[in-house]
Amino acid sequence: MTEKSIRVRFAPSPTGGLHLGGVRTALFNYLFAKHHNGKFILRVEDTDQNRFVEGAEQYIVSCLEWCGITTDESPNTGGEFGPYRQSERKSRYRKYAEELIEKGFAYYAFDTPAELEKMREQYKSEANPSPQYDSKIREKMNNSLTLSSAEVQERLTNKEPHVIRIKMPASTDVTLHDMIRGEVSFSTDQVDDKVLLKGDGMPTYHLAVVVDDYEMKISHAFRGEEWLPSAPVHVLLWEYLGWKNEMPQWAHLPLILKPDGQGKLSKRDGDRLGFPVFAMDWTDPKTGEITKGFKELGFLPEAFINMLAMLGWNDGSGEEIFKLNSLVEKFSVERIHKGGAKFDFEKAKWFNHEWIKRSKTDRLLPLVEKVLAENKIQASSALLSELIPMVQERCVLLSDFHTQLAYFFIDPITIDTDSISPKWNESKHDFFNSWKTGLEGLTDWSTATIEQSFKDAAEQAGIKPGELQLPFRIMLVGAKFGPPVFEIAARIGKASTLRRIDNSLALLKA
RNA sequence: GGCCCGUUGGUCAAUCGGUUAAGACGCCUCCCUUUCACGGAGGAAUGAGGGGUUCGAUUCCCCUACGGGCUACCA
Repeated sequence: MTEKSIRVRFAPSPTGGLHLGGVRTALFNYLFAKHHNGKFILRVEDTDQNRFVEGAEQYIVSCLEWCGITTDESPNTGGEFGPYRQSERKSRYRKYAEELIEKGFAYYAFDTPAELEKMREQYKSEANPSPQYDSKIREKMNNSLTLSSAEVQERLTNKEPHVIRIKMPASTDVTLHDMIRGEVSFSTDQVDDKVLLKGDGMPTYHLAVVVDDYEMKISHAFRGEEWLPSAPVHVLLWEYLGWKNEMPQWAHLPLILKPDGQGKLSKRDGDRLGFPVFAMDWTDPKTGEITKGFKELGFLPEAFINMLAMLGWNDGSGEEIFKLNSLVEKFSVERIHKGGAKFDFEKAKWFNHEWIKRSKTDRLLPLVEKVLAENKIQASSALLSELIPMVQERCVLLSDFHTQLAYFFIDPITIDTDSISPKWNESKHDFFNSWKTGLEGLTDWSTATIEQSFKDAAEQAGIKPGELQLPFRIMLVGAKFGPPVFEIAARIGKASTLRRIDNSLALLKA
Protein backbone atom coordinates (compact mmCIF):
# COMPACT_ATOMS: atom_id res chain seq x y z
CA MET A 1 0.00 0.00 0.00
CA THR A 2 1.42 3.33 -1.02
CA GLU A 3 1.43 5.98 1.67
CA LYS A 4 0.15 9.15 0.16
CA SER A 5 1.60 12.23 1.74
CA ILE A 6 -0.88 14.10 3.88
CA ARG A 7 -2.25 17.20 2.23
CA VAL A 8 -5.43 18.90 3.37
CA ARG A 9 -7.07 22.11 2.40
CA PHE A 10 -9.32 24.75 3.85
CA ALA A 11 -11.40 26.09 1.01
CA PRO A 12 -13.54 29.05 1.98
CA SER A 13 -15.29 31.32 -0.44
CA PRO A 14 -14.58 35.00 0.02
CA THR A 15 -18.12 36.17 0.53
CA GLY A 16 -17.87 37.98 3.86
CA GLY A 17 -16.80 37.52 7.43
CA LEU A 18 -15.26 34.26 8.57
CA HIS A 19 -17.72 32.35 10.66
CA LEU A 20 -16.95 30.29 13.77
CA GLY A 21 -17.70 27.10 11.90
CA GLY A 22 -15.33 28.11 9.14
CA VAL A 23 -12.53 28.67 11.59
CA ARG A 24 -13.22 25.33 13.18
CA THR A 25 -13.10 23.59 9.82
CA ALA A 26 -9.79 25.32 9.14
CA LEU A 27 -8.55 24.34 12.59
CA PHE A 28 -9.47 20.67 12.24
CA ASN A 29 -7.82 20.57 8.84
CA TYR A 30 -4.72 22.15 10.30
CA LEU A 31 -4.62 19.89 13.35
CA PHE A 32 -4.99 16.83 11.21
CA ALA A 33 -2.30 17.93 8.78
CA LYS A 34 0.19 18.89 11.44
CA HIS A 35 -0.49 15.82 13.54
CA HIS A 36 0.55 13.77 10.53
CA ASN A 37 3.36 16.06 9.46
CA GLY A 38 1.38 17.00 6.41
CA LYS A 39 0.64 20.18 4.54
CA PHE A 40 -2.17 22.62 5.21
CA ILE A 41 -3.32 24.49 2.14
CA LEU A 42 -5.56 27.49 1.76
CA ARG A 43 -7.56 27.48 -1.45
CA VAL A 44 -9.92 30.30 -2.24
CA GLU A 45 -13.15 29.20 -3.84
CA ASP A 46 -14.18 32.33 -5.64
CA THR A 47 -16.13 30.82 -8.49
CA ASP A 48 -19.26 32.80 -7.81
CA GLN A 49 -18.68 36.22 -9.24
CA ASN A 50 -21.98 37.47 -7.90
CA ARG A 51 -21.10 36.69 -4.34
CA PHE A 52 -17.54 37.90 -4.49
CA VAL A 53 -16.83 40.45 -1.79
CA GLU A 54 -13.89 42.80 -1.93
CA GLY A 55 -11.42 42.28 0.89
CA ALA A 56 -12.92 39.04 2.11
CA GLU A 57 -9.96 36.96 1.05
CA GLN A 58 -7.41 39.06 2.88
CA TYR A 59 -9.73 39.08 5.87
CA ILE A 60 -9.80 35.27 5.93
CA VAL A 61 -6.01 35.18 5.75
CA SER A 62 -5.82 37.61 8.66
CA CYS A 63 -8.19 35.53 10.74
CA LEU A 64 -6.11 32.42 10.22
CA GLU A 65 -2.99 34.35 11.11
CA TRP A 66 -4.59 35.67 14.26
CA CYS A 67 -5.55 32.15 15.24
CA GLY A 68 -2.04 30.92 14.68
CA ILE A 69 -3.13 28.60 11.91
CA THR A 70 -0.32 28.79 9.42
CA THR A 71 -0.62 27.74 5.82
CA ASP A 72 1.95 25.85 3.81
CA GLU A 73 0.51 26.86 0.46
CA SER A 74 -1.91 29.68 -0.27
CA PRO A 75 -2.80 32.36 -2.82
CA ASN A 76 -0.42 34.79 -1.11
CA THR A 77 2.52 32.53 -0.50
CA GLY A 78 2.07 30.28 -3.51
CA GLY A 79 3.22 26.70 -3.75
CA GLU A 80 3.91 24.07 -6.36
CA PHE A 81 0.24 23.34 -7.03
CA GLY A 82 -0.96 26.86 -7.67
CA PRO A 83 -2.73 28.96 -8.45
CA TYR A 84 -4.72 28.69 -5.25
CA ARG A 85 -7.54 30.93 -6.29
CA GLN A 86 -10.16 29.11 -8.35
CA SER A 87 -10.93 32.16 -10.44
CA GLU A 88 -7.33 31.98 -11.63
CA ARG A 89 -7.74 28.33 -12.49
CA LYS A 90 -10.78 28.99 -14.64
CA SER A 91 -9.23 27.75 -17.86
CA ARG A 92 -8.48 24.31 -16.51
CA TYR A 93 -12.02 23.22 -15.71
CA ARG A 94 -13.68 23.23 -19.10
CA LYS A 95 -11.55 20.47 -20.52
CA TYR A 96 -12.52 18.15 -17.71
CA ALA A 97 -16.18 18.96 -18.19
CA GLU A 98 -15.89 18.25 -21.89
CA GLU A 99 -14.01 15.07 -21.20
CA LEU A 100 -16.99 13.99 -19.15
CA ILE A 101 -19.31 14.77 -22.04
CA GLU A 102 -17.19 12.69 -24.39
CA LYS A 103 -17.32 9.81 -21.98
CA GLY A 104 -21.08 10.17 -21.74
CA PHE A 105 -21.11 11.25 -18.11
CA ALA A 106 -22.22 14.80 -18.74
CA TYR A 107 -24.07 16.91 -21.27
CA TYR A 108 -24.65 20.43 -22.49
CA ALA A 109 -27.80 22.13 -21.29
CA PHE A 110 -29.21 25.26 -22.88
CA ASP A 111 -32.11 25.94 -20.58
CA THR A 112 -32.45 29.53 -19.55
CA PRO A 113 -33.03 30.52 -15.93
CA ALA A 114 -36.60 31.35 -16.87
CA GLU A 115 -37.11 27.93 -18.37
CA LEU A 116 -35.71 26.27 -15.28
CA GLU A 117 -38.04 28.33 -13.17
CA LYS A 118 -40.94 27.32 -15.36
CA MET A 119 -39.97 23.68 -15.06
CA ARG A 120 -39.94 23.90 -11.28
CA GLU A 121 -43.33 25.56 -11.27
CA GLN A 122 -44.75 23.04 -13.65
CA TYR A 123 -43.66 19.94 -11.81
CA LYS A 124 -44.08 21.25 -8.33
CA SER A 125 -46.63 19.29 -6.38
CA GLU A 126 -47.66 18.33 -2.90
CA ALA A 127 -45.67 15.14 -3.23
CA ASN A 128 -42.67 16.85 -4.75
CA PRO A 129 -42.27 20.42 -3.55
CA SER A 130 -38.89 20.87 -5.14
CA PRO A 131 -38.55 19.25 -8.55
CA GLN A 132 -35.03 18.56 -9.64
CA TYR A 133 -33.30 18.50 -12.98
CA ASP A 134 -32.96 14.75 -12.86
CA SER A 135 -33.04 11.71 -15.14
CA LYS A 136 -36.77 12.15 -15.70
CA ILE A 137 -36.85 15.87 -16.23
CA ARG A 138 -33.79 16.10 -18.43
CA GLU A 139 -35.72 14.30 -21.16
CA LYS A 140 -38.03 17.28 -21.33
CA MET A 141 -35.43 20.01 -21.39
CA ASN A 142 -33.14 21.58 -23.96
CA ASN A 143 -29.88 19.73 -23.76
CA SER A 144 -27.51 17.66 -25.80
CA LEU A 145 -29.43 14.59 -24.75
CA THR A 146 -32.69 15.76 -26.26
CA LEU A 147 -31.49 17.96 -29.11
CA SER A 148 -30.06 16.62 -32.32
CA SER A 149 -26.30 16.72 -32.48
CA ALA A 150 -26.54 19.13 -35.41
CA GLU A 151 -28.55 21.55 -33.37
CA VAL A 152 -26.28 21.20 -30.39
CA GLN A 153 -23.33 21.90 -32.65
CA GLU A 154 -25.07 24.94 -34.07
CA ARG A 155 -25.97 26.34 -30.68
CA LEU A 156 -22.44 25.80 -29.55
CA THR A 157 -20.88 27.54 -32.52
CA ASN A 158 -23.35 30.38 -32.07
CA LYS A 159 -22.01 30.71 -28.55
CA GLU A 160 -25.42 30.21 -27.13
CA PRO A 161 -25.31 30.35 -23.34
CA HIS A 162 -25.12 26.91 -21.85
CA VAL A 163 -24.00 24.92 -18.88
CA ILE A 164 -22.58 21.46 -18.55
CA ARG A 165 -24.44 19.10 -16.26
CA ILE A 166 -23.45 15.76 -14.86
CA LYS A 167 -25.61 12.91 -16.07
CA MET A 168 -26.53 11.08 -12.93
CA PRO A 169 -26.85 7.36 -13.53
CA ALA A 170 -30.20 5.74 -12.85
CA SER A 171 -30.86 3.74 -9.73
CA THR A 172 -27.34 3.22 -8.58
CA ASP A 173 -26.12 3.27 -5.03
CA VAL A 174 -23.10 5.40 -4.33
CA THR A 175 -21.33 4.51 -1.12
CA LEU A 176 -18.57 6.47 0.44
CA HIS A 177 -16.55 6.03 3.55
CA ASP A 178 -16.61 8.99 5.85
CA MET A 179 -13.89 9.09 8.51
CA ILE A 180 -16.37 10.39 11.04
CA ARG A 181 -19.57 8.63 10.07
CA GLY A 182 -18.44 5.41 8.47
CA GLU A 183 -20.23 4.10 5.37
CA VAL A 184 -22.80 6.44 3.95
CA SER A 185 -24.74 5.58 0.86
CA PHE A 186 -27.08 7.38 -1.49
CA SER A 187 -29.26 6.40 -4.36
CA THR A 188 -28.46 8.31 -7.52
CA ASP A 189 -32.19 8.67 -8.09
CA GLN A 190 -32.24 11.17 -5.32
CA VAL A 191 -29.65 13.50 -6.66
CA ASP A 192 -30.10 15.83 -9.56
CA ASP A 193 -27.94 16.54 -12.59
CA LYS A 194 -25.81 19.16 -10.93
CA VAL A 195 -24.38 21.93 -13.03
CA LEU A 196 -20.65 21.39 -13.38
CA LEU A 197 -19.70 24.31 -15.55
CA LYS A 198 -21.70 27.48 -15.39
CA GLY A 199 -22.82 29.75 -18.18
CA ASP A 200 -19.98 32.14 -17.47
CA GLY A 201 -17.44 29.38 -17.91
CA MET A 202 -16.71 29.13 -14.20
CA PRO A 203 -16.99 25.73 -12.59
CA THR A 204 -19.45 25.14 -9.80
CA TYR A 205 -18.17 23.95 -6.46
CA HIS A 206 -18.89 20.37 -7.50
CA LEU A 207 -16.50 20.32 -10.42
CA ALA A 208 -13.93 22.64 -8.90
CA VAL A 209 -13.59 20.76 -5.65
CA VAL A 210 -12.90 17.52 -7.46
CA VAL A 211 -10.53 18.92 -10.05
CA ASP A 212 -8.60 20.99 -7.54
CA ASP A 213 -8.41 18.30 -4.91
CA TYR A 214 -7.04 16.03 -7.60
CA GLU A 215 -4.58 18.49 -9.02
CA MET A 216 -3.45 19.62 -5.61
CA LYS A 217 -3.06 16.04 -4.46
CA ILE A 218 -5.36 16.44 -1.49
CA SER A 219 -5.33 13.32 0.65
CA HIS A 220 -8.08 14.08 3.16
CA ALA A 221 -11.04 16.35 2.67
CA PHE A 222 -12.66 17.89 5.72
CA ARG A 223 -15.76 19.98 5.23
CA GLY A 224 -19.02 20.77 6.95
CA GLU A 225 -21.80 18.26 7.18
CA GLU A 226 -23.92 20.36 4.85
CA TRP A 227 -21.86 18.88 2.02
CA LEU A 228 -22.80 15.30 2.71
CA PRO A 229 -25.83 15.26 0.38
CA SER A 230 -23.73 16.28 -2.60
CA ALA A 231 -20.87 13.95 -1.77
CA PRO A 232 -22.14 11.25 -4.15
CA VAL A 233 -21.75 13.71 -7.03
CA HIS A 234 -18.16 14.25 -6.06
CA VAL A 235 -17.47 10.55 -5.67
CA LEU A 236 -18.93 9.90 -9.10
CA LEU A 237 -16.82 12.66 -10.59
CA TRP A 238 -13.66 11.16 -9.14
CA GLU A 239 -14.68 7.90 -10.72
CA TYR A 240 -15.70 9.33 -14.10
CA LEU A 241 -12.53 11.33 -14.42
CA GLY A 242 -10.57 8.16 -13.83
CA TRP A 243 -9.05 9.25 -10.56
CA LYS A 244 -10.86 6.95 -8.20
CA ASN A 245 -7.70 5.59 -6.66
CA GLU A 246 -6.59 9.07 -5.74
CA MET A 247 -9.81 10.21 -4.18
CA PRO A 248 -9.24 11.82 -0.79
CA GLN A 249 -10.70 10.37 2.35
CA TRP A 250 -13.79 12.27 3.35
CA ALA A 251 -14.67 13.70 6.72
CA HIS A 252 -17.88 15.64 7.20
CA LEU A 253 -17.73 17.73 10.33
CA PRO A 254 -20.78 18.20 12.55
CA LEU A 255 -22.34 21.64 12.48
CA ILE A 256 -22.22 24.37 15.09
CA LEU A 257 -25.79 25.15 16.08
CA LYS A 258 -27.65 28.09 17.53
CA PRO A 259 -27.59 28.22 21.35
CA ASP A 260 -31.34 28.58 21.53
CA GLY A 261 -33.82 27.13 19.12
CA GLN A 262 -32.47 25.05 16.36
CA GLY A 263 -30.44 25.33 13.21
CA LYS A 264 -27.02 26.31 12.02
CA LEU A 265 -25.43 29.17 13.87
CA SER A 266 -25.53 32.28 11.74
CA LYS A 267 -24.30 35.83 11.91
CA ARG A 268 -27.85 36.90 12.66
CA ASP A 269 -27.92 34.79 15.82
CA GLY A 270 -24.92 36.63 17.13
CA ASP A 271 -26.58 39.98 16.52
CA ARG A 272 -29.76 38.73 18.12
CA LEU A 273 -28.19 37.07 21.16
CA GLY A 274 -25.35 39.51 21.68
CA PHE A 275 -22.18 37.62 20.90
CA PRO A 276 -19.81 37.51 17.97
CA VAL A 277 -19.93 34.85 15.31
CA PHE A 278 -17.02 36.06 13.22
CA ALA A 279 -13.41 35.60 14.26
CA MET A 280 -12.53 39.25 13.76
CA ASP A 281 -14.38 42.48 13.05
CA TRP A 282 -15.78 42.43 9.57
CA THR A 283 -16.64 45.58 7.70
CA ASP A 284 -19.00 45.14 4.81
CA PRO A 285 -17.34 47.06 1.96
CA LYS A 286 -20.69 48.02 0.47
CA THR A 287 -22.69 49.14 3.46
CA GLY A 288 -19.81 49.95 5.78
CA GLU A 289 -21.58 47.96 8.46
CA ILE A 290 -19.24 46.48 11.05
CA THR A 291 -19.85 43.08 12.53
CA LYS A 292 -18.06 42.44 15.78
CA GLY A 293 -15.47 39.70 16.01
CA PHE A 294 -14.07 37.64 18.87
CA LYS A 295 -10.71 39.31 18.56
CA GLU A 296 -11.98 42.84 19.01
CA LEU A 297 -14.37 41.80 21.74
CA GLY A 298 -11.34 40.86 23.77
CA PHE A 299 -10.65 37.21 23.11
CA LEU A 300 -7.22 35.72 23.13
CA PRO A 301 -6.63 33.63 20.01
CA GLU A 302 -5.40 30.81 22.25
CA ALA A 303 -8.78 30.76 23.95
CA PHE A 304 -10.71 31.10 20.74
CA ILE A 305 -9.17 28.10 19.02
CA ASN A 306 -9.16 26.11 22.25
CA MET A 307 -12.89 26.71 22.60
CA LEU A 308 -13.49 25.83 18.96
CA ALA A 309 -11.48 22.64 19.20
CA MET A 310 -13.55 21.47 22.15
CA LEU A 311 -16.72 22.02 20.19
CA GLY A 312 -16.99 18.58 18.70
CA TRP A 313 -13.74 17.07 19.81
CA ASN A 314 -12.05 16.07 23.06
CA ASP A 315 -9.08 13.94 23.93
CA GLY A 316 -11.02 11.75 26.33
CA SER A 317 -9.04 12.76 29.39
CA GLY A 318 -11.40 15.42 30.67
CA GLU A 319 -8.77 18.09 30.17
CA GLU A 320 -10.18 21.11 28.36
CA ILE A 321 -7.36 23.61 28.18
CA PHE A 322 -4.98 23.00 25.33
CA LYS A 323 -2.42 25.05 23.48
CA LEU A 324 -2.35 24.78 19.73
CA ASN A 325 0.66 22.48 19.74
CA SER A 326 -0.95 20.17 22.29
CA LEU A 327 -4.02 20.04 20.10
CA VAL A 328 -1.81 19.08 17.19
CA GLU A 329 -0.22 16.39 19.27
CA LYS A 330 -3.48 14.98 20.65
CA PHE A 331 -5.78 15.38 17.67
CA SER A 332 -7.46 12.34 16.21
CA VAL A 333 -10.34 12.11 13.77
CA GLU A 334 -11.74 9.13 15.67
CA ARG A 335 -12.59 11.39 18.57
CA ILE A 336 -14.58 13.89 16.55
CA HIS A 337 -18.20 13.93 17.61
CA LYS A 338 -20.91 13.03 15.17
CA GLY A 339 -23.64 15.26 16.50
CA GLY A 340 -23.87 19.02 16.09
CA ALA A 341 -23.02 21.21 19.05
CA LYS A 342 -24.93 24.21 20.28
CA PHE A 343 -22.68 27.17 20.71
CA ASP A 344 -22.45 28.39 24.31
CA PHE A 345 -21.05 31.89 24.67
CA GLU A 346 -20.77 31.54 28.47
CA LYS A 347 -18.42 28.63 28.00
CA ALA A 348 -16.50 30.55 25.38
CA LYS A 349 -15.94 33.32 27.92
CA TRP A 350 -14.84 30.76 30.46
CA PHE A 351 -12.13 29.61 28.07
CA ASN A 352 -10.97 33.16 27.64
CA HIS A 353 -10.95 33.77 31.38
CA GLU A 354 -8.87 30.64 31.87
CA TRP A 355 -6.41 31.76 29.24
CA ILE A 356 -6.11 35.24 30.69
CA LYS A 357 -5.52 33.76 34.14
CA ARG A 358 -2.85 31.45 32.82
CA SER A 359 -1.09 33.88 30.52
CA LYS A 360 2.30 35.30 31.32
CA THR A 361 2.54 39.03 31.87
CA ASP A 362 4.63 39.46 28.76
CA ARG A 363 1.96 37.83 26.65
CA LEU A 364 -0.71 40.13 28.04
CA LEU A 365 1.31 43.34 28.17
CA PRO A 366 1.00 44.52 24.55
CA LEU A 367 -2.67 43.58 24.46
CA VAL A 368 -3.42 45.41 27.67
CA GLU A 369 -1.48 48.43 26.47
CA LYS A 370 -3.67 48.48 23.41
CA VAL A 371 -6.86 48.28 25.44
CA LEU A 372 -5.72 51.13 27.66
CA ALA A 373 -4.56 53.21 24.71
CA GLU A 374 -7.98 52.82 23.13
CA ASN A 375 -9.35 54.32 26.32
CA LYS A 376 -6.83 57.16 26.25
CA ILE A 377 -4.82 55.86 29.17
CA GLN A 378 -1.05 56.04 28.86
CA ALA A 379 0.94 53.74 31.09
CA SER A 380 4.53 52.68 31.20
CA SER A 381 5.26 49.07 30.38
CA ALA A 382 7.17 48.69 33.60
CA LEU A 383 4.23 49.79 35.73
CA LEU A 384 1.78 47.71 33.72
CA SER A 385 3.91 44.65 34.16
CA GLU A 386 3.44 45.02 37.89
CA LEU A 387 -0.25 45.78 37.64
CA ILE A 388 -1.29 42.99 35.27
CA PRO A 389 -0.62 40.13 37.71
CA MET A 390 -2.70 42.00 40.29
CA VAL A 391 -5.82 42.03 38.15
CA GLN A 392 -5.65 39.37 35.47
CA GLU A 393 -7.68 36.80 37.38
CA ARG A 394 -10.49 39.34 37.42
CA CYS A 395 -10.60 39.74 33.64
CA VAL A 396 -12.77 37.59 31.47
CA LEU A 397 -12.25 39.66 28.33
CA LEU A 398 -9.20 41.73 27.49
CA SER A 399 -11.42 44.79 27.59
CA ASP A 400 -11.97 44.11 31.29
CA PHE A 401 -8.42 45.26 31.86
CA HIS A 402 -9.67 48.78 31.28
CA THR A 403 -12.12 48.72 34.18
CA GLN A 404 -9.72 46.78 36.34
CA LEU A 405 -6.84 49.13 35.68
CA ALA A 406 -8.27 52.59 34.95
CA TYR A 407 -8.41 53.72 38.59
CA PHE A 408 -4.67 53.20 38.88
CA PHE A 409 -4.28 56.06 36.46
CA ILE A 410 -7.26 58.33 36.80
CA ASP A 411 -9.58 59.26 39.63
CA PRO A 412 -12.81 57.27 39.48
CA ILE A 413 -15.45 59.09 37.47
CA THR A 414 -18.37 57.72 39.44
CA ILE A 415 -18.27 56.98 43.15
CA ASP A 416 -20.62 54.31 44.37
CA THR A 417 -21.58 56.15 47.54
CA ASP A 418 -24.78 54.12 47.76
CA SER A 419 -22.72 51.22 49.01
CA ILE A 420 -21.43 53.14 51.98
CA SER A 421 -23.87 55.91 52.81
CA PRO A 422 -26.34 53.68 54.69
CA LYS A 423 -23.68 52.95 57.30
CA TRP A 424 -21.97 56.26 57.04
CA ASN A 425 -21.77 58.46 60.11
CA GLU A 426 -19.99 61.33 61.76
CA SER A 427 -17.32 59.25 63.37
CA LYS A 428 -16.33 57.59 60.11
CA HIS A 429 -16.17 60.98 58.51
CA ASP A 430 -13.93 62.15 61.28
CA PHE A 431 -11.80 59.08 60.99
CA PHE A 432 -10.90 59.76 57.39
CA ASN A 433 -10.32 63.42 58.06
CA SER A 434 -7.88 62.75 60.81
CA TRP A 435 -6.26 59.75 59.13
CA LYS A 436 -5.39 62.00 56.24
CA THR A 437 -3.00 63.80 58.50
CA GLY A 438 -1.44 60.52 59.46
CA LEU A 439 -1.05 59.59 55.81
CA GLU A 440 0.52 62.88 54.99
CA GLY A 441 3.19 62.23 57.54
CA LEU A 442 4.06 58.82 56.15
CA THR A 443 7.58 58.85 54.84
CA ASP A 444 7.57 55.33 53.54
CA TRP A 445 4.58 55.02 51.19
CA SER A 446 4.11 51.29 50.92
CA THR A 447 1.29 48.78 51.19
CA ALA A 448 2.45 47.68 54.63
CA THR A 449 2.93 51.13 56.11
CA ILE A 450 -0.38 52.41 54.77
CA GLU A 451 -2.20 49.43 56.17
CA GLN A 452 -0.49 49.79 59.53
CA SER A 453 -1.31 53.47 59.67
CA PHE A 454 -4.91 52.65 58.79
CA LYS A 455 -5.21 50.08 61.56
CA ASP A 456 -3.61 52.31 64.13
CA ALA A 457 -5.89 55.18 63.25
CA ALA A 458 -8.93 52.92 63.34
CA GLU A 459 -8.02 51.64 66.75
CA GLN A 460 -7.54 55.16 68.00
CA ALA A 461 -10.95 56.13 66.63
CA GLY A 462 -12.47 53.04 68.17
CA ILE A 463 -13.87 51.74 64.88
CA LYS A 464 -13.32 48.24 63.54
CA PRO A 465 -10.95 48.46 60.56
CA GLY A 466 -13.23 46.23 58.58
CA GLU A 467 -15.98 48.82 58.64
CA LEU A 468 -13.68 51.39 57.16
CA GLN A 469 -12.11 49.30 54.50
CA LEU A 470 -15.02 49.26 52.09
CA PRO A 471 -15.47 53.03 52.27
CA PHE A 472 -11.78 53.45 51.61
CA ARG A 473 -12.02 51.17 48.61
CA ILE A 474 -14.98 53.05 47.20
CA MET A 475 -13.03 56.28 47.58
CA LEU A 476 -10.07 54.98 45.63
CA VAL A 477 -11.72 52.69 43.10
CA GLY A 478 -15.20 54.11 42.90
CA ALA A 479 -16.79 50.70 43.26
CA LYS A 480 -16.60 47.32 44.94
CA PHE A 481 -13.90 45.53 43.05
CA GLY A 482 -10.19 45.28 42.56
CA PRO A 483 -7.13 44.04 44.40
CA PRO A 484 -6.49 44.72 48.10
CA VAL A 485 -7.07 48.43 48.84
CA PHE A 486 -3.77 49.15 50.45
CA GLU A 487 -1.95 47.86 47.42
CA ILE A 488 -3.99 50.22 45.32
CA ALA A 489 -3.20 53.13 47.61
CA ALA A 490 0.48 52.25 47.46
CA ARG A 491 0.44 52.27 43.66
CA ILE A 492 -1.50 55.44 43.07
CA GLY A 493 0.63 57.42 45.47
CA LYS A 494 0.05 59.73 48.37
CA ALA A 495 -1.28 62.73 46.51
CA SER A 496 -3.90 60.74 44.61
CA THR A 497 -4.95 58.87 47.70
CA LEU A 498 -5.48 62.03 49.70
CA ARG A 499 -7.26 63.72 46.83
CA ARG A 500 -9.65 60.80 46.36
CA ILE A 501 -10.44 60.69 50.06
CA ASP A 502 -11.29 64.38 49.91
CA ASN A 503 -13.42 63.99 46.81
CA SER A 504 -15.49 61.28 48.38
CA LEU A 505 -15.76 62.98 51.71
CA ALA A 506 -17.25 65.97 49.92
CA LEU A 507 -19.80 63.73 48.23
CA LEU A 508 -20.70 61.93 51.44
CA LYS A 509 -21.23 65.12 53.35
CA ALA A 510 -23.88 66.33 50.95
C1' G B 1 -42.57 16.08 0.51
C1' G B 2 -37.91 13.21 -0.55
C1' C B 3 -32.94 11.90 0.75
C1' C B 4 -28.99 11.96 4.27
C1' C B 5 -26.92 12.75 9.13
C1' G B 6 -27.66 12.92 14.22
C1' U B 7 -29.98 12.02 19.54
C1' U B 8 -26.27 10.95 27.40
C1' G B 9 -28.11 16.77 32.62
C1' G B 10 -30.02 23.72 30.45
C1' U B 11 -24.98 23.58 27.46
C1' C B 12 -20.09 21.02 26.03
C1' A B 13 -19.47 15.99 26.97
C1' A B 14 -16.71 10.73 29.03
C1' U B 15 -18.27 5.69 28.55
C1' C B 16 -15.89 1.74 23.01
C1' G B 17 -21.78 -4.82 27.01
C1' G B 18 -21.11 -5.25 33.49
C1' U B 19 -19.58 2.11 36.48
C1' U B 20 -22.83 4.59 42.60
C1' A B 21 -23.42 7.10 34.29
C1' A B 22 -16.90 10.91 34.70
C1' G B 23 -15.50 15.86 34.06
C1' A B 24 -16.42 21.01 32.50
C1' C B 25 -19.70 25.53 31.79
C1' G B 26 -23.83 27.71 34.02
C1' C B 27 -26.89 27.62 38.53
C1' C B 28 -27.42 27.01 44.11
C1' U B 29 -25.15 26.38 49.29
C1' C B 30 -20.97 26.85 52.33
C1' C B 31 -15.59 28.09 53.41
C1' C B 32 -11.60 31.62 52.42
C1' U B 33 -11.94 37.17 52.01
C1' U B 34 -15.26 42.93 55.85
C1' U B 35 -14.43 44.55 47.85
C1' C B 36 -14.42 41.90 43.48
C1' A B 37 -12.06 37.85 41.67
C1' C B 38 -9.19 33.51 42.48
C1' G B 39 -9.13 29.10 45.30
C1' G B 40 -11.57 25.14 48.22
C1' A B 41 -15.92 21.91 49.86
C1' G B 42 -20.74 20.43 48.64
C1' G B 43 -25.66 20.35 45.86
C1' A B 44 -29.58 20.03 42.16
C1' A B 45 -29.57 18.17 37.10
C1' U B 46 -28.68 13.21 32.01
C1' G B 47 -29.03 7.91 28.73
C1' A B 48 -36.08 10.50 23.66
C1' G B 49 -39.86 6.25 23.39
C1' G B 50 -40.83 1.17 22.04
C1' G B 51 -39.18 -3.45 20.52
C1' G B 52 -35.39 -6.99 20.02
C1' U B 53 -29.99 -9.50 20.67
C1' U B 54 -27.64 -10.87 25.38
C1' C B 55 -26.78 -13.79 31.69
C1' G B 56 -26.50 -8.35 31.36
C1' A B 57 -27.70 -2.84 27.59
C1' U B 58 -26.35 4.23 27.64
C1' U B 59 -23.25 1.03 24.70
C1' C B 60 -25.23 -3.70 19.23
C1' C B 61 -29.82 -4.11 15.71
C1' C B 62 -34.84 -2.45 14.16
C1' C B 63 -39.04 0.84 14.40
C1' U B 64 -41.07 5.45 16.04
C1' A B 65 -40.41 10.35 17.73
C1' C B 66 -37.57 14.56 17.72
C1' G B 67 -33.54 17.72 15.87
C1' G B 68 -30.47 19.15 11.91
C1' G B 69 -28.59 19.33 6.81
C1' C B 70 -29.54 19.15 1.64
C1' U B 71 -33.03 19.52 -2.20
C1' A B 72 -29.66 26.89 -7.03
C1' C B 73 -25.85 28.29 -13.28
C1' C B 74 -24.25 29.53 -3.78
C1' A B 75 -20.57 27.66 -1.57
